[in-house]
Amino acid sequence: MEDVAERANVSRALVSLVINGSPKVSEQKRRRVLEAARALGYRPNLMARSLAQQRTRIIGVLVNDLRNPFFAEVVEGIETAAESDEFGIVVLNGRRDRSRELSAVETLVQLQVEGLALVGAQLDGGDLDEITDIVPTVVVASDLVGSLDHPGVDVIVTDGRRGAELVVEHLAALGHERILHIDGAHNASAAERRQGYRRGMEAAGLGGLVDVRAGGDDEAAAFAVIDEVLAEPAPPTAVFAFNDLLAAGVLDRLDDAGVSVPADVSLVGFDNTFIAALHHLALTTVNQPRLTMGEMAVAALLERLNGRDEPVRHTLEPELVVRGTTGPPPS
Amino acid sequence: MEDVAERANVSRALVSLVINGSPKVSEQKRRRVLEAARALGYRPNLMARSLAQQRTRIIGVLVNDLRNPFFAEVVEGIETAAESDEFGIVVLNGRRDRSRELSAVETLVQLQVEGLALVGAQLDGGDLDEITDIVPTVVVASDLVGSLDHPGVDVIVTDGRRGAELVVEHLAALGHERILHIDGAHNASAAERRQGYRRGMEAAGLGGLVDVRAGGDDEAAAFAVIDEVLAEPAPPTAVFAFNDLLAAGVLDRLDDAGVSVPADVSLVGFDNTFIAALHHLALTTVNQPRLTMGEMAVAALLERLNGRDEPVRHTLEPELVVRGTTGPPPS
DNA sequence: GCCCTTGATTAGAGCGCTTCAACACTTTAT
DNA sequence: ATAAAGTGTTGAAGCGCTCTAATCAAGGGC
Repeated sequence: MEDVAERANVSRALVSLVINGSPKVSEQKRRRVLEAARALGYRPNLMARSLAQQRTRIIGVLVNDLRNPFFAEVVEGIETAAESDEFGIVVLNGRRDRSRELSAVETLVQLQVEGLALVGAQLDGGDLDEITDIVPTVVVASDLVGSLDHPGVDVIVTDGRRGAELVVEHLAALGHERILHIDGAHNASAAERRQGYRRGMEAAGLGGLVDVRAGGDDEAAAFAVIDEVLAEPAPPTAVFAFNDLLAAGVLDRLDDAGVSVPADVSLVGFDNTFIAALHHLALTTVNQPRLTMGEMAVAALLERLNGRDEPVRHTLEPELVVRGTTGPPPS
Repeated sequence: MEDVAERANVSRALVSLVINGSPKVSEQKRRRVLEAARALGYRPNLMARSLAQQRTRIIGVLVNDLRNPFFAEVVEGIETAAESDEFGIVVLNGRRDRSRELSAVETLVQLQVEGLALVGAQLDGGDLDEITDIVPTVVVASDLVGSLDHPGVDVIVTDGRRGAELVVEHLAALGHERILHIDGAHNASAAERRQGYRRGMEAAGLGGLVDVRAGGDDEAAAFAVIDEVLAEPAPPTAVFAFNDLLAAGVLDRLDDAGVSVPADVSLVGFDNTFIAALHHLALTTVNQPRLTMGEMAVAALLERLNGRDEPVRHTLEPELVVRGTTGPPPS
């Protein structure tokens, strides 16, 4: 910057003004400075700028698992929204590991991000205690334990309970009774969907047939469970999997076992990722409005930055998307 | 930091030493400082630290499209490797838009990243001219035009030409002759694969039947092409798609049209993403060792940081993965 | 011709940290 | 006892920028 100033015969301060597009710079000097900057290949140092300015215009994003297209799309929503508000984002990948998540949050805070979006995070409310009064925080697509009573945390979720109920209603209406739920294990949204499943079963008068088994959040997690239930005397006629990835795993394993879907077993996923839409899977699933969720997350953070104090909680409506993996049970 | 120093009755300098784990601090003061830091909830300011230290320990990653699981996995490879070398990464998403890529690179440079990994970038060599002598750069999973003669750029690729040849060989061996290639349009790896396809066709004595049509890099791009070729008098008996996502789109569209795979038409993708492995798709494809690519990218950057001067170019071997979408042509 | 305003420019302090050289204090060798 | 070497600690400069308040030049009004 010094060099640019010298070459343009102006002060450092003026260079700064030009770089930041201040209106009170004469056209002549502006030109001189810009030209000098170009000639020297000058690039402002963002670190120094943030330090001096005491703001970074960066939103930190912690994402549960980048490989899951669902999360990737939520992040895209966040990015789009942030961009239009002249914020940048920094994405850190928790890779489903809670301790990694914890250290990622720490890194983001130290990076002085102005807002924190936790996408599908597995942290619990306690982990956020100190964080939330340092930086506005929004939890997206997962309902952290304890985030309810955190006045510093906003929440953007799709109603997982309702989503699960929709699934069970759909299956029950088709005539299914033995409906198995393979859950998301420790995943942050798992509890809610389990609960919805249970309520749905009870509402359908199938309370006695509730069957929840531990799954996970990717294809592999499904294999053991499917092997297990197929060996039992009365296997389920329908399976509701925690998410699309898991459902794809279920589908694979059923295939291996020669069980046909939906003739023998119906299958439902969750998230409505592009995978579910592939015709060869044609997975019945529950849609979550990802892009909207991302946008709302950014909106919530900006409101906080503008002084809002009370927590906000947006619960979006899930939508059942019926495709080809559900049908009446075998007679 | 000032406050911590005061509370612990030491100088700011000593606090710094403690925070950075310097060995030459007495156990007693170290404890005092750490306790004061905890009590005050002190968090070092990464920006200030980087500024003072003149290094960031950050590797900037520009990725073509986060929604494509292939890229997401390369990024995970990079992250893992970076982590073990005590580097952090900052991921920016180009979203398949070249101008966005350009500005993302600019942002990363201004962020003072110590290395730049361009994953599947669509930039061309010219865009990198100034960049490469500021920061070590490695191009991963795409062969930028002109990166060959850039002494400042390392390249980590899977041999796309060879990969495409493998595909054609496989299809030709099955007896296919009218083999269509739907390419990746402007995608950076597209040219190479096109070339491999052509050479493969010629080597198989099918030079006269070369047929390349413009595709893209996701499912949607396939639809128009498939509609088009199916309307022609002699549609292909095999389709080689630029990548798995595109292949999935082809599969969908063929399905819609009542064309069965592989009985009527064989189909091959590229990348071997988890999508290809789903039994219901069981897509024959070409594997690229993503994690390895990510690791090699980081290794290349670190070597540069340690003074290597000559460019390095690693070409990994692709591997044909035969699954269920390829078979002999209809008689 | 003088004072005031307006607009353009700049000096300099400060952002939160690191690091080097200097300093005080011990310990060991002489 | 004294010099030399080693430990632990600190003052202060500096990283590259921003921004406030001060300075300067040029008109405008009287």
